[in-house]
Amino acid sequence: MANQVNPPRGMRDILPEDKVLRERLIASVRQGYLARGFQEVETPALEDLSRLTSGQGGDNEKLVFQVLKRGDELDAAIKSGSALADLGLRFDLTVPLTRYFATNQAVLPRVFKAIQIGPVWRAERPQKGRYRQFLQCDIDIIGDGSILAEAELLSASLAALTNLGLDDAVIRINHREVLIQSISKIGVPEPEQLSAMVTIDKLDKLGMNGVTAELGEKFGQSVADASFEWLSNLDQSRFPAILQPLIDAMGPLASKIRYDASLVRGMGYYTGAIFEIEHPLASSSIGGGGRYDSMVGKWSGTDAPAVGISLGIERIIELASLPKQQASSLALMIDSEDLTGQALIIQSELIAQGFRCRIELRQKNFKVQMASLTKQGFEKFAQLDSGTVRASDLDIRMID
RNA sequence: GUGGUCGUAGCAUAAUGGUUAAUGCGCCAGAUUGUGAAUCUGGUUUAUGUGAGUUCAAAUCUCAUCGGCCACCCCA
Repeated sequence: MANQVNPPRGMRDILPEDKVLRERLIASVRQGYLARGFQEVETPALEDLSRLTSGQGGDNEKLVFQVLKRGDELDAAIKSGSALADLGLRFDLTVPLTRYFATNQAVLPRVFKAIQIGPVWRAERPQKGRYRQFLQCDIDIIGDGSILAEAELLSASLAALTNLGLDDAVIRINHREVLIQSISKIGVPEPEQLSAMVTIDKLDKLGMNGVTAELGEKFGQSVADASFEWLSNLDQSRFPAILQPLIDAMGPLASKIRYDASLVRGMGYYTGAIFEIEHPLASSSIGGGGRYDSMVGKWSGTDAPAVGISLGIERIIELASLPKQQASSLALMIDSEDLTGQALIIQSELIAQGFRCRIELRQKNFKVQMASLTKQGFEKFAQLDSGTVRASDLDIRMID
């Protein structure tokens, strides 16, 4: 590549055929959520940097793309040595949504069920399935502290995944309060508890011995012993009492929910149930969420209970299978530009009949041209010659 | 952010440190065939990501940088 013409690191150009797939997938998810009475909203890509870095986002706060102050303000900041950035790109959709709710509370329903679909940005080191700009699809319920909220989000997410052919998705679930109690019990003092959670989160990777060893390094032998005692007596086949009502409410869907006592999630803002969506074919989670009852109050002064769950579109699109679209796309082939006027008239006629119709000049290598049309989503073609006056004269054929 | 690995034309590949960096696909032109097609000839061609260094000589070795991938970290 003589010229470097690539998008910025970890960001991608979406090609036409991929864009079609993405939009269909998003439409499927959106439709399912709208059908449950959720309402779609949109928030800005940028938020005040102070809001994004107020200790709510855990490690993600370190990954914020910061936006410099502009003009005189920037010059002044450089001169005085004060902060150079005042805005940042959102790293998730939850923080902006709570800000949105606090701002517009007066005109929003008391129990607000929101859909939000949009890109978020994190300055991470990219890998496959891990980008610096990616699309999230969130549903949140603000203003309902009951388990109806959790149950509805889980049910709606599972239904959305089923519509995409991902029946095998399971949701791991845990509860922040249970987690904190356990950590206190093994003797980790309050300020260190987050660090302990991060270690416990590695249970499936390091195993019990690895985790107890790491806890021992961080907090001493007594914590290590206590954690060994705790982890070896862990019964993950039964949900803790605090989660049981939710599981009962899920009915038959409960089979898709699994208790995971070591599930942590990095966000600092969670206060209750936390979720992570997994699929056997995905190497990392395809979604996640939880209850965050204190964040709205942080902005507005009036507490509002809230819970949300997010689907990661980039990861889901790798796995999803969408139903085939009906064949109603037609390429109108002409041999010569002399037929343009005639072709335009017949094209309008075909569009009126419900076809998606594109005029194509016939190329020398017909086979290659057909293959290209197939790739672009055309299923049919028809040859227009000088004798064709109406669409009904056309011989419409399938492209194999 | 840490460590590893890779980067050759529009795409896919080849080339012990040693000729003018090769081939296929695609694309373009012409010829032939004669129209849900091929074949032939030629071209596409300013291709070794970028910048330094070592060397008589670098795609190949070294360093830096940018990008991809992988493992951490964390996450959707």
